[in-house]
Amino acid sequence: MNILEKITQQKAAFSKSERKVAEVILSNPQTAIHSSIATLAKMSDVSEPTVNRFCRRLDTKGFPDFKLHLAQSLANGTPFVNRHVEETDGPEEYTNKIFESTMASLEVARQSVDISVINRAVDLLTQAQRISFFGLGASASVAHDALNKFFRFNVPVVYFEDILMQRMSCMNCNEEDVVVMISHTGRTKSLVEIAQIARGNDATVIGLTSQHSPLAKECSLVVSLDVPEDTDMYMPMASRIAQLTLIDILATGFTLRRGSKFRENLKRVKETLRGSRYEKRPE
Amino acid sequence: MNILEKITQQKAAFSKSERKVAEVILSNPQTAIHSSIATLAKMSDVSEPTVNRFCRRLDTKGFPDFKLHLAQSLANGTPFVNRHVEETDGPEEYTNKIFESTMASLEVARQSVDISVINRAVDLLTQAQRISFFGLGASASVAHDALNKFFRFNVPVVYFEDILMQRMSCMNCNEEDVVVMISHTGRTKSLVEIAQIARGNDATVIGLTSQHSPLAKECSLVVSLDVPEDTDMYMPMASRIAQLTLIDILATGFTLRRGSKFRENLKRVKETLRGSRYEKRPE
DNA sequence: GGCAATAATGTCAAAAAGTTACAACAATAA
DNA sequence: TTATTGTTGTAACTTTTTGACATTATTGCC
Repeated sequence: MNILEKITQQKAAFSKSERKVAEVILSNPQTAIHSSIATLAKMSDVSEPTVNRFCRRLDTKGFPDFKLHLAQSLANGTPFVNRHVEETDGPEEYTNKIFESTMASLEVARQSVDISVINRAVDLLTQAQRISFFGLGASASVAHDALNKFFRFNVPVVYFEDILMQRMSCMNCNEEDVVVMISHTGRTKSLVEIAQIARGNDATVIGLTSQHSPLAKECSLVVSLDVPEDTDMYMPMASRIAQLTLIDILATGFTLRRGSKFRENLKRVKETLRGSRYEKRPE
Repeated sequence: MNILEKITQQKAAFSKSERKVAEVILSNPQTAIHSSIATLAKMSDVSEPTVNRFCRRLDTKGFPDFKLHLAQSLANGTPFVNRHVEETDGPEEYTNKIFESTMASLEVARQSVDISVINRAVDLLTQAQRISFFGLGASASVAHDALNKFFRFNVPVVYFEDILMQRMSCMNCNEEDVVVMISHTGRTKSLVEIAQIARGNDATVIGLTSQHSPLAKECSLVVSLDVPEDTDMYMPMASRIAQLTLIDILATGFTLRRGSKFRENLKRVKETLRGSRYEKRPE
């Protein structure tokens, strides 16, 4: 996490002297990274070991390591401005905040993915006789997008938005089916039920959901993404973008696994699409 | 300037030993920032002062200062690694490449958006009596997502995937309608036709598409996004993520414009959703 | 090819920076 | 009040970095 935000957050928990250090750093982080521990101690009017203890309290290895973290925070443009949109924000502010928080969430998501799980998911998908994508609400559009991607691969692929259709589809599953369930919270009741039905019919259920959720418990494999977003409170934004990126990754893994002959296929699909478009003008 | 790029650029001008240092750093910058000058010297098989001289040659004050610069470069993603997935990439490589290129594209998109156009689009959307979202292929799922978002706002909102339905819907447009057309290339024939029909019926047409495209010419307002992606060749990935981010931005602008009483509404929608979910377990 | 001039690199030691151990002090609870 | 715990500073110590100088390689010229 951004260390400047961390300092702000933990400020209350600091001791008197440590808070002095915090204030000096927050008020002028650029100076801080170019100072030695002695200089910074003098500026904060505390002793050098106090500065060192301050650094360790923030889970860094020591002062030099702290400076590194600080430098990284400062590198990301306006790192420490809070990324939540405020009521008083104008178009410029909210546009930038949304872009920034989306990128930041993707970075968090990237660090949280388990590569071996991705690999396993690609395994399962390549072996499937039929792939189904199900999601509700905001995740429905993610499932929709997945359909669009996998459809090009010439695999039988299915997507329903309607709960009953999803249900019926799962009733007819067998062990050669792979069902991908998409839900950020993993607490959508009807999806959990559908997962149970699918599992009951020996289908493989892959969950794009949060770990330890009710839905995750019903899945054969859980591809989890940590995205710091509370969709109970806010509209899903970053969470579904992370999910889409994951779909891209699975689709990419799929095409790579299928080998080069398979990719010829994709090219044909592309060629066919061309007819529906106006020619690209030379640029 | 990014110090990693700088190293790559100046590599030729370095002496033999300095080049050794450069190579070690480039091949593993993350390790480099956490090493002391002694460790790095040993890894590069040169003496410590050589490493120091190397740092100064890059216009830094010394080794610690160099590490600071390096840390800052690394904080901005890893901009300089090649982002295209190769046939030989394993799961680790393609996962990281896709995350990175998605983030990089968002950054490019951010710099390309015109805030005043965003603001104007929000204007139009807030004044609309009815909003329609249309897209085909990969953009259909973006339109689908937009429906999901705007639906919560208690505005009449419409979305069709079927060309004929889109067409019929546009036939019944009037001057109080806002039609949002989503297409990365802006060269999808049927969308262009539909835009013409909508304009013919005095509806306002907002295009989420690329500038100077055939579709853009038919729009009342074009919200353009520069995303470096050739969807004629590859599957749409970053382009639709940028589009989704734009939808988030428009939706956010919309809620902010509508004022606080309106946001009460959103809260109610959220409350209602709660019933369809399992309780959040205390963490 | 051999010799000088210059640049590159390493050795060693001094200096700077950072860290640890410990003692003094302050706050808090018994 | 006294014991206990937590906070802070002093001083010794360690690590890291840098500077001075010697040595070795490289280049250009005769």
